[in-house]
Amino acid sequence: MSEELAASLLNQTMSLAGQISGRMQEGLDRLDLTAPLANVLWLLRPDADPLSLRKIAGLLHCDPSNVTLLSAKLEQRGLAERRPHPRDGRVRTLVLTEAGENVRERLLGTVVRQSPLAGLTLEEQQQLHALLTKAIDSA
Amino acid sequence: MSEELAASLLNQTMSLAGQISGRMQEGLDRLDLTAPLANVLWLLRPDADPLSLRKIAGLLHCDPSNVTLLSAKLEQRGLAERRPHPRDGRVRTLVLTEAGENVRERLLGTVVRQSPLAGLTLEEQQQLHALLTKAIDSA
DNA sequence: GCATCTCCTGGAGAACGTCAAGTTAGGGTG
DNA sequence: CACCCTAACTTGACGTTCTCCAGGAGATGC
Repeated sequence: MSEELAASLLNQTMSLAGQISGRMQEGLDRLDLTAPLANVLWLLRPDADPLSLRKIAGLLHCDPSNVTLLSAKLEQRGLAERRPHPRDGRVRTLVLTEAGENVRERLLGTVVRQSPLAGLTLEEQQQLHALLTKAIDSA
Repeated sequence: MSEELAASLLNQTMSLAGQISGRMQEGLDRLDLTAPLANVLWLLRPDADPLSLRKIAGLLHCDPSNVTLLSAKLEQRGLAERRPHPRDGRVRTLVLTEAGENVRERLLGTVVRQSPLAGLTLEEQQQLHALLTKAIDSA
C-alpha cells in the first residue's frame, strides 16, 4: 500500500468525517444530545438484531456500567427501551422506540442535506458507494 | 439527490469513520492523548499556515478559553508551541514541534496499517481519492 | 451448590464546556 | 498624543458529563 496515497486518503476521510461531524453537532445541539449518546443511537440500527448492553460496551470501547447510564438516559427521553433477552434472562437488549427511530432519521436527514457528498453526481455517488462497500466488507 | 443512496452513503461514511476512530482510540491510549487533544493535533497540518487560537476555536465549535487549555496541555508535553503572530501582537498561533509532527505521523501510521481502506487495490484507492477530493472541494 | 456471566448501584475522579472578568494589543478619532 | 472602542487571549470558578472501579443482585449451566 502506497504510504503517501494512504496518508492522503486518511486525511480526506478524517476531513470528510470532520465536516459531517460538524453538521452533526448542530443537529445534536438542537436535539439536546451529546456525542456519546449519539454514538449509541448510531449503533441501534432498526434493521439489525437488537444489541446487548455488553456488546454495545465492547463496540464503544468502554465500561458496561457506562452503557447502563447512557441507555438509562435514552430510555428516560423515550428514545430507546431496555428489553429482556427472550432466551437469556441475564441479558438486556437496547432497542429504539418509534420516537428514537424518528430522531435517528431526523439526524441523518439534517446531515444528508448539507453533506459534501451532496456535491457529487448520482453516478459518482454510486461509484463511491461501491468502493466503500468493498472497503468495509473487507475489514 | 437520491434519499436512499444518500442515507446509505452516510451510513457507510459514518461506519468507516467509526472503524477508523476505533483504531485511532487504541493509538490515543498508547500515547495518553484524549480525543479533543487529537482533534487539535489534527488541525495543525505541518504543510499549512499556522492557525490562530481563535480560528481553532471556530473550527472546533468551542469556546476560546477551551483552546487555551488544550494548547497549554499540548505545549506542556512538548508537542506544540504557541508563538506570537509576526504582524498582530494580539494573536498567538499554535504550531507543532518536531515531536508533535512525530506523534501526528505515528498516529497516522497506526491507523493506516489497520484501516479498511487498506483492503482496496491501488487503482481503487486512486478512484476513491479522486471522488473524495471532488466532494470536499465542492463544499 | 458453585463458578460464571450480565447488569445495576454508588463513589471518586478527570476532562471538557460555558460564563464572566481581566490584561494586552490595534485601530480609529479628536 | 489622548481617548475610546474593539479584538485576542488568559484566568478563574462552576457545573455537567463521562469514565473507571468495586461491590452486589439475579440468571445460567454444570
